[in-house]
Amino acid sequence: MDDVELPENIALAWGLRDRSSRGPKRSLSLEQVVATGIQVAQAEGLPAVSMSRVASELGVSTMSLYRYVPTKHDLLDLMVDTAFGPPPPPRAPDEGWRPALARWGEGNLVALRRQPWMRHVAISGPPINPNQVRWFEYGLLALRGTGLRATERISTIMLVSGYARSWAMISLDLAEAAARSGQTPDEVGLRYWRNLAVLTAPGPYPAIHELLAETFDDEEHPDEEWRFGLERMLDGVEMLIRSRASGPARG
Amino acid sequence: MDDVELPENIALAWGLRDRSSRGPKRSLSLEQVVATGIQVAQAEGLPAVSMSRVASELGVSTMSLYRYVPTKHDLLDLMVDTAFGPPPPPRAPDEGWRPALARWGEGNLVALRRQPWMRHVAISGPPINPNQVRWFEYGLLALRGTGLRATERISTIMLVSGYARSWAMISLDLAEAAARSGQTPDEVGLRYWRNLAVLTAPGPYPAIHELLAETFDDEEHPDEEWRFGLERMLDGVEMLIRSRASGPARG
DNA sequence: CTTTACTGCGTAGACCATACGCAGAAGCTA
DNA sequence: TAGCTTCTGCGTATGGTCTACGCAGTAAAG
Repeated sequence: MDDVELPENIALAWGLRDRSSRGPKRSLSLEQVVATGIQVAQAEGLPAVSMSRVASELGVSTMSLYRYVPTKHDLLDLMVDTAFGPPPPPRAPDEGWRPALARWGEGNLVALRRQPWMRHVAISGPPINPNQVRWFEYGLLALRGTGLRATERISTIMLVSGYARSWAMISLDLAEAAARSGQTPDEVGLRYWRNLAVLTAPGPYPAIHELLAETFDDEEHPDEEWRFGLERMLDGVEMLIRSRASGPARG
Repeated sequence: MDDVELPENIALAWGLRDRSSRGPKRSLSLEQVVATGIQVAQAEGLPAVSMSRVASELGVSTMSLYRYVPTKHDLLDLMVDTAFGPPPPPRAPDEGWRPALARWGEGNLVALRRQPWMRHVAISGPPINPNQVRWFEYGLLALRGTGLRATERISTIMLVSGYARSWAMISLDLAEAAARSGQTPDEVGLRYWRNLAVLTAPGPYPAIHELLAETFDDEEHPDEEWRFGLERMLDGVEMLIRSRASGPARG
């Protein structure tokens, strides 16, 4: 394997660093560093994750960490990759693409919800770290044999994972804002609608006023809205797959 | 209007601060501060936007800015709201919901592309600042009279804007990564696929290998993939709207 | 035993946001 | 006109952040 060609961060993530045996033994492992970072992030949020904080948690000095990780952002990338964990079970042999892809999307959401700090780590590129690649694989697996082209399969997967990510972002942001202000999420929502009503009262906002006039429970079931978007996307994909299946000569 | 009840940041964004005339005249306006922040962000990226940087750009001291803005993040929110600018034209009287919503989604993408730094500012909640509210209004306008319920209209809009945002994120991230490494985006893409091939070679990644084996141009048209996802989502929404129209008694 | 490579880490530099309080300016009131 | 009040800009200071650099010591190779 061409370890040499791979960038440092990728080699690190895949455990492909050629370690010569000379010199003192390391007192830590990369896994320990990453795990400690995750622990701090989970307990006190991403802002609490500083190099000095992680170091002191491990009982070493700040600069020691740079023997394990080239830069802080590489540490964050590694943290995200391990915290995401493995994807949910792949499509079973007799399973259709749709429930498999739905489970995959749901898995994305669950992972982000379980480790809420992850949503604040910017995605640095296409999936290249071990768990990311596994997720990628399972996503593609769901779409195997659907007649979708390569770029279409990729786009579909990105569509679903992007939706999970943005959904996790806004729902978690709202929940945290509520927690910070010591109110229930319902109260925060109510206050929002009231503020919006006050601000839009003088101006020409017919659609918003129409919305506000409509009685709506604003979260009957918490995840019903998530489901709504997911089903819409899957419906759209299904339309395409069906049209391909009925008239494949056209492609 | 109940200015009193509104939080500071919102009152600020809508220009509803009761300014008594006592004391020295201010040497700046909030608009100037925000505009300067945008200027710095546009020219040198979001990390370059520090309070001291914006202040020195305006020829005042760092701490003076805090007379205009309660906290840095409020400044960022205001920057995003004004930089987003007004939405594209709303649905015309004889226009269908679909082209209107497509234009709206495309507008989101265009805005984020024009001011790429905006994607790094975390969304702090539901739309409440002036331009955000205008965008919200126009999005809802597109879905007027489609038979979708209130929560469904909101979910649909969030689906589209979330997609635009995540698409902008990954496409801009890749472009910037390419620019940083002095390569063309194509070269970066090629290198990625090669790395992925190397890393997945030993393991069980059938779907990825299948993908890699398929010849694909990987961006014939740059925005074809964006279009793909958008059309899928709109197809899904259209299915729902059609089903509602044909059997409304069911709802 | 020397050479070599690697370790942890102390120091220091260059940033960052923002709490606090002061001097002076400008309007309102007497 | 005098004084009070309020608001401005800003100097100072606190307590962080990441990380470049270089040194002392360790452990294996020759």
